[in-house]
Amino acid sequence: MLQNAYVASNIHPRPQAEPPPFWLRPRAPQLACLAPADRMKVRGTIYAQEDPATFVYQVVVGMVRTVYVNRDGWRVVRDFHVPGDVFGFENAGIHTCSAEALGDVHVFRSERNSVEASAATDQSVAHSLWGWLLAAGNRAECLSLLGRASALEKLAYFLSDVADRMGATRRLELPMSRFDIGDYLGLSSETVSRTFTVLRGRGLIATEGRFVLLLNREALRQLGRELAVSAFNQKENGNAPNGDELRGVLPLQSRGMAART
Amino acid sequence: MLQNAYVASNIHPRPQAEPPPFWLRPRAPQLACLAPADRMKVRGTIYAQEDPATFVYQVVVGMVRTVYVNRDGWRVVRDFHVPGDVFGFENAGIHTCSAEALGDVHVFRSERNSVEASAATDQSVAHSLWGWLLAAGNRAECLSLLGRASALEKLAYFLSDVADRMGATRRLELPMSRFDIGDYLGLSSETVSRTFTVLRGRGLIATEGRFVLLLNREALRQLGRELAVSAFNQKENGNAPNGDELRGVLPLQSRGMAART
DNA sequence: CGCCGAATTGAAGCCAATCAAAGGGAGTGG
DNA sequence: CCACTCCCTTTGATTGGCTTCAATTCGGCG
Repeated sequence: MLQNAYVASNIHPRPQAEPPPFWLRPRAPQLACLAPADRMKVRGTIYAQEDPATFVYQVVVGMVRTVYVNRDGWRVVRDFHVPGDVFGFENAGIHTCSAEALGDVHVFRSERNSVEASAATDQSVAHSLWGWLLAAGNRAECLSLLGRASALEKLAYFLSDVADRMGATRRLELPMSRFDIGDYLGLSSETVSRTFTVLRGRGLIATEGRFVLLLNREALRQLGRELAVSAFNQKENGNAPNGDELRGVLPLQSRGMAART
Repeated sequence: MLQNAYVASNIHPRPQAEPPPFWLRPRAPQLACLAPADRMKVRGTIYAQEDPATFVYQVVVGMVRTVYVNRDGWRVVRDFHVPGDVFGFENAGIHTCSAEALGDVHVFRSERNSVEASAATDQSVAHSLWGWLLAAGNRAECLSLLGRASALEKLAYFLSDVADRMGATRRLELPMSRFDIGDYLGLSSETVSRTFTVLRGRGLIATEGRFVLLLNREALRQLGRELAVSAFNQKENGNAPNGDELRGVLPLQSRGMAART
């Protein structure tokens, strides 16, 4: 089976701050266990867009944003990577986006060639690779669904998602700016700011500088829940109607939201 | 190297109508060459959402849409698959979306287990798998960028993309409805229709029933070009500014469009 | 204290969704 | 052969949400 092959991978307990540590979460085997890797501290740009894709990275401490800027100067934040996430894999010889550390970040760095060579001989490494690729694909699919959502849903999903991936239950650090969040969600920074205000006004969150207090985690999750692909939350499997039966009959902007001002 | 490993795969010439045949395009080794496969003709639903993911498919003739319907009844067309495309791969045991043939479709069908087993022993099969997964991930990334675009850009990108993948140069068949296109691009069917009218009025396309004549392929591509990730069109590699320098300074909706009514 | 960038709040404009209705095209039955 | 239905498509009018432009406040730092 492909889907959980990477769960039972090598475990190397290591002291760290955030609960739970990333190696206790699924989908996060340590890169250092799969190929020769350097542990290093980085600041600022890790690699630039269109640099040769020589290395593959895994976040150990901190957060990394990947940014894509197209020829017209249009900026998109592709993703925010938290401890355990692997980034830098490309299907071409060059990086399609730059990677930039948000503050001080510790990463594992491996040569891409050695990872691929290792995957060619060691099947567990290959399975880890598949897991990462499929996970990245699914994350991208989720993000593509974000395009249909309202600002409130987008931000609620963002906060829930980051909190889940960081393993944060109540207090969440957001080291990125409102511009970053906007460029990630496809919103203007003003709308992000306004939406924070709405969530604050509804008592779902509180803000303390760059920290966010999640006052009502469940309500946040509900607001953003529709954006998660079912593969991610397979707890409940409702009936699945044929696609044709629902073709276009449902509004895109108001699909049963809890409350819209 | 990972990126082109799947290009030099087994070639089985076979008579077909559309130029160029898919086996002459990169990224499309025949599934039948990688694992035991049945060639079959299908109509209607190929598999339903949440069905067990037993088989993997490759389109031979025709077009297949994959549809995701979430618990609230919200419909999303994930993708339209053209000859050569592989679909049905999941990272879970069940399908996250249904697959439905648009008219009469011929497919190769292989058991997922046998493909995975084949990949475990044959490295070229594994490379084909990687190529498909990375390509699917990149396609999803492209779609996530679609969320930021205007209706005109979305439709222009859609037409260019489908034409490229179909290998069509001037006359393009669109077997799906306006609702399907809308649910794919995150637009209402009315907006899709209106946008077709705009493109027609600008002389970029003409429509003949379910066929579209691409009168100005280059202008279409330019309208939708910003949505393509650079990995896909590496012909020209412009300068890549740092992400911070451009942080949020550029408008999201009007990034240098040719003309906006 | 004063500078500068980020964050917030306000006001106005625009694009796409929504509601509504009319115009085709295919298939069926009289 | 025509009438009829059904569904898709197209077009119009209105509404709403987000962007944009603009002004103000907040927070860090020399």
